[in-house]
Amino acid sequence: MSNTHPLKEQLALLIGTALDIVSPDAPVSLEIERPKNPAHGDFSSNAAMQLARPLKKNPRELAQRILTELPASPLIAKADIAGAGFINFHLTPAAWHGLVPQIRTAGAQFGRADAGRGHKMLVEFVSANPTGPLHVGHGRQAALGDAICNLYAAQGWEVFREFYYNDAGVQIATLAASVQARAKGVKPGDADWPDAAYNGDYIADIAADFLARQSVKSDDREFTASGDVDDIDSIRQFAVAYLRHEQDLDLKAFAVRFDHYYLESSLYTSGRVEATLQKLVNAGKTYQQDGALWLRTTDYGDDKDRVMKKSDGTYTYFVPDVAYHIAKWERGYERAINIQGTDHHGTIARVRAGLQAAGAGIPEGYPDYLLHTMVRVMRGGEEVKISKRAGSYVTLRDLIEWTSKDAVRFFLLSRKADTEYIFDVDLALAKNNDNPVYYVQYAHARICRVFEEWGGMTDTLDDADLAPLTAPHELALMQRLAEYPETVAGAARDLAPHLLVHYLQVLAGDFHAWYNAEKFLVEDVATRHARLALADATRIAIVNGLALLGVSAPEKM
RNA sequence: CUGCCCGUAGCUCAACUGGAUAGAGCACCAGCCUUCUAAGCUGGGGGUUACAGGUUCGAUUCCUGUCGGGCAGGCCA
Repeated sequence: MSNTHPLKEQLALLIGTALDIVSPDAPVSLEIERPKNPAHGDFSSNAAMQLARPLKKNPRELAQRILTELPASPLIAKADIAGAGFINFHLTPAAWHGLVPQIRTAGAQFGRADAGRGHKMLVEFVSANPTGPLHVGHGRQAALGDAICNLYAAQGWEVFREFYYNDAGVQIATLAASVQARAKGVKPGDADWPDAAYNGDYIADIAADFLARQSVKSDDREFTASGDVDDIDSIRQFAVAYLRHEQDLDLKAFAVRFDHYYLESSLYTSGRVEATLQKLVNAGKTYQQDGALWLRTTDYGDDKDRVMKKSDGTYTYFVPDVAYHIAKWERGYERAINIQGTDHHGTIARVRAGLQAAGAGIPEGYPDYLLHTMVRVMRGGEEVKISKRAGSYVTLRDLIEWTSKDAVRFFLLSRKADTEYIFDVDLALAKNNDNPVYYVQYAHARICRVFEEWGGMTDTLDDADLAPLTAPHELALMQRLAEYPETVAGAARDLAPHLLVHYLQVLAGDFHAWYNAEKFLVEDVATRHARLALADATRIAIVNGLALLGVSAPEKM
């Protein structure tokens, strides 16, 4: 399978043949564009303009020579020269017709490629500490991370989904203290309530279950409460297990799964933190100052040196972070992608510098980061900032319950990660074309309805003659379908699922326009079968595309 | 103050990584259901791509500066 444009490839071969004759020595990077203006044909090549300078020739004259040497092909209806030296190709309808059986034969494989076969990637996302329910920002990460994993898997990569968290630090101590206070009957606002405590209602729930000696099981741990309010260790372990379980439920509601939960504490117990520190010291990149141990990260592009070991002998979080990424590399992941909020951007230079200083043979750009901006939530024309359950923020679960998993996924993926997003709850609930997720799903449901009405077996369309597909809407739709594989590949390459979201909206638009212009279930069998075959190919692209985004494709709406 | 990211129609966003006349949706205006789902479609007005330079055949895209917005910067997680 390929992740390029099927017709571009064939055209590239033809042009390449001509270029070998016209310009055997001057190499040219063969780029084939799809012109925005339909009058400029289906494809255009700027090869003549690129060659003009090295060959010291007029580009239009070169274009003419390329055309003269172009092998004859049934794909090309017409090729002409325009503008400064563009060569425009107009393809025959038959060239486009060839795509429909290709798509239908590929089925679920349409848009999948094996470019990444044999390569391993680790995607780290969400990575929330177990101190509360997941918030909408985690939702954006979950949607992005899951989509990116799907996109890379579709390119043949072996993808591993990892969730990294700390179950031992200062925040966890605060969590335990909050639960303990609640268990002792102290409430937020009381004089005895700790200053830095968590105030959400869920703290009271944890305290109640702790006192009732409940057992709790999450995807990566299990614990039974002692019920003793003075047993802070039991409180801590119970609270962590409880909140991990809550997060599991949040993720399940969002249909996101992980292959592994990685504990920061394990980096200490396994000796990796210590070993990393040794590596950095041995590399001669550290120095003592003011009683602390520093790493010369400025040697690797960071804007200031960083403390690794504080004057009190404890580590900053920076050392385990480096240790963790060395571990990722040593576990065989040649590529690592971290999905985090933009507030973490300061760590990028630091971690990469630490990895370079460790001299473990890790490439300079390792790991990759995808940073996303904040999500704000609007409902009834007002910004929603708090929820009862979590206290100071809106949770992912709130959003899913108010709307739907599909809407939250689609919306959170619809914008570039680095643009701020305002989630409009009322829009996500709208059942009209203001709401883009319905627009795409509706196209799919309409196709399904047509097939239901038709009642035939789709196999009978396999040898359909597609010659009747000549209407402008039909050509436009086939041209759009041809772009699907490269759209998926581009979305993966750029870590940009929004490109696929955008594509699906445009594809659905092409379909709806066609649906309104032509009836499918017409008397003429040849026309009917040809149109049904194209509708079937469209259905395949919508289903495959939505699946990569984690959005369902209902057959009825 | 310093670093990173972002500035495209009234609003939310695209633009195939440097291509030709910068495109969609919303909103506004005017139309289309006895026919496979009107959760849909068709047409219309809307732009100095924040601003000023530079690179070249050609710039929304690359470089420099200015302005505006976001995020970060401490022996902090």
